[in-house]
Amino acid sequence: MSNQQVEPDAPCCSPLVREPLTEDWAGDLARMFKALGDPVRLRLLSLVASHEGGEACVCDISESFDLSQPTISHHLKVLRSAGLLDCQRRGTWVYYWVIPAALQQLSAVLGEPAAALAAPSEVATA
Amino acid sequence: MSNQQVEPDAPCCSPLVREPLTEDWAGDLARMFKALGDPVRLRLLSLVASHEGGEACVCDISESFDLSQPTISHHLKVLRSAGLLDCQRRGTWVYYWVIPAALQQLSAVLGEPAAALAAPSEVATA
DNA sequence: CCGCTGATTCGGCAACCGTCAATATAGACG
DNA sequence: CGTCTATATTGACGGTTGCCGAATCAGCGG
Repeated sequence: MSNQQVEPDAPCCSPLVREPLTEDWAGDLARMFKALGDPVRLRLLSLVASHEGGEACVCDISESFDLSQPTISHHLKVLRSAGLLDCQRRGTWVYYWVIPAALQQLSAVLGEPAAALAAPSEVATA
Repeated sequence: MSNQQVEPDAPCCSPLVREPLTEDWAGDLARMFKALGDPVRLRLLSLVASHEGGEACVCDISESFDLSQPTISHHLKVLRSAGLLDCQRRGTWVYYWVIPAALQQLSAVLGEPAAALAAPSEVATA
């Protein structure tokens, strides 16, 4: 808790600890957080994100779960609808990757203290 | 900043983009994200966090919503059960405040890419 | 063309969630 | 004590979610 009085450099990601969220924005953010509010989806996202090359096909990651393949597909769709993932079909397989800006936005909303502490100067522009 | 109570063997904020989350940790995080996955709770948290003094009593923030008082109370309980809020009774009123370490932990899990990009030296990896 | 494999969509079911009205508890004040 | 205010708990109801099996779609190769 040292020097947090950094000037409001980014209205786009004003952290929720500084001022109340507007209803619209809260709804927007909640949709993303809700997508993360499931252990399967969280692991799914992590598996995709940490996969070599930053992307993974369904057949690869679905082996890590004890769930039916339609269920995995459903969760991927939820993550994609929330704007956290994107995908592309290449031949027989469909590859998924994370959208870094989305995670970063959520992180910024939550983590002004940490973000300001670690990187007060600049944030990677999305 | 006090240390965060994460798993002892885990690197303090191993981001989900670097390696797959363990099932246990994913479940833990998912419970917190799920609590944030509702616009009312998100605004509630933001209102409490941004309130003067970092704490607020229910009667104060409940005016911002068009919901019944039991519903507000329920949402506050969810946030508290998730470890995002804590509360204390003072006389007739109950005051709530956020637990910064919790928000910071979530932020760190999501946002390492940005932090690492901006300040790689801070992670002590050299 | 047909079959094969990978992935999504559909239909249904049990469990969960958000909401409210009613009720209960905790403290303040007479 | 009784009552009043502030907050929490309970019970119920409709909507949503997570899961699966079955059906369907999209490419690949014979």
